[in-house]
Amino acid sequence: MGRGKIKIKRIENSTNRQVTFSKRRAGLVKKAREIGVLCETEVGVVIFSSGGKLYDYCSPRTSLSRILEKYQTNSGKILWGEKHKNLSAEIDRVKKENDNMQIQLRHLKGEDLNSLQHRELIAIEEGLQNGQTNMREKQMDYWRMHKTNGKMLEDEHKILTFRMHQQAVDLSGRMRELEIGYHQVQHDRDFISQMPFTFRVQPNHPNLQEDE
Amino acid sequence: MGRGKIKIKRIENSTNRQVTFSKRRAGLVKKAREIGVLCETEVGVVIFSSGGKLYDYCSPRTSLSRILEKYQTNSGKILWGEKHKNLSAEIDRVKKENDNMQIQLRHLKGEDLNSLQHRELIAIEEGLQNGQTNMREKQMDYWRMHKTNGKMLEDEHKILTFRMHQQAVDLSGRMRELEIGYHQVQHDRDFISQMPFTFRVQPNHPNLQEDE
DNA sequence: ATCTATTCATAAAT
DNA sequence: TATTTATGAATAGAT
Repeated sequence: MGRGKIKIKRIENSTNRQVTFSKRRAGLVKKAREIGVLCETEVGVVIFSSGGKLYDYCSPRTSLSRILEKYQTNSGKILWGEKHKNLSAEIDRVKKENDNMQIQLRHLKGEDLNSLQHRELIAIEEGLQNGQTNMREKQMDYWRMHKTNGKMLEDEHKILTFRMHQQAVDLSGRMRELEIGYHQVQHDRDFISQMPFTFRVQPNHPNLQEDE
Repeated sequence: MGRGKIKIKRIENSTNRQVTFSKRRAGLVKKAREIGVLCETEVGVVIFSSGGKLYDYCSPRTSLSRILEKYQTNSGKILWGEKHKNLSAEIDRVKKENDNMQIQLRHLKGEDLNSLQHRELIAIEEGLQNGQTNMREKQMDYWRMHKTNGKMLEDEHKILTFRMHQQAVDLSGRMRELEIGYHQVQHDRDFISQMPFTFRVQPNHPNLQEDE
């Protein structure tokens, strides 16, 4: 259509190309509008000129966003692929991290212990023990500070004495309980590693080692 | 074009409408392809038939995703605003949760304690104490089970004795340290609540209460 | 931008 | 649904 037939291939003459672009772009949009009206369809058209300029059309009473959302739903293609996928992946990753920490926290609080292997229990108790060691040190700092400031509580000695008494009772209680099994002997060499951390020797000084 | 001129308005006859849709859809896509080739442009077309069926075209060597991404960048319109925003928000939320838990964990492990108030320290130590209480109970269960199974370790008694000895040494060490400040007296009634949990009486039995 | 010769698209018929 | 055909529409090249 026009003064002569043309081949459908890139128009080399830049001016002609520009002119043809304008004409055909108008034609394309007109056709899009027509099919939309005649056949009650939603139509969206996006054109980028070689210069990078954007032209678009979409049938009235809707929007490109809506059309494209519908496109995604219908085609199953994921348009916002990379960006969207990355976000989703990160959410999954962070949520997993979250869950793990939640579990760790619950374990440290002494909850949900039933699902654990004995070795895992031991590891967690070691963690608790370390935490408490650090904590006591910190508390000691505070305590010493208060002492240095001349702020010593009147009841302290009584309380401490009572506390120590309780610990002693606690220990001897355990002792009794464990002595019950004292006479039983077995030679599983792996057994010591399964012993609860609670009952294993902890050197107060780094150089004091357990016998080997 | 055609056997007669038509008005651009909805075609009422359903069959005619369907036929026209097919023809014009093909025409539209052909035009889109042509302008793409002739003028070196990227073109994307999306059509939804009234029946909800999807048809689309986009120039070769690219994809609708890419075109639409470019569309978004160029037009400044945010096509997938809501979805994207929601995802980002959720990421932020979950990450915050994550950070909080991380901090809690570090505190329970006895790290980063310097930034804490004394009261917070005490709360954390109570948590540790509770965790350890639960843990010991659990360990005891295992231990009793092993005993019941007749699996008692030969070295157990020696080790326990040593462990208790160590605890005793530990306690008397603290005792000595604290006795230094024994003679100092002050009457701040709030002070007892600031005392490290470590040194406060913990009833072994729920009915055994601290003096009030 | 406008014109116009020509090709193209397609409505209606088959 | 596919093909045909008469006709209106689109547009290439000229102005």
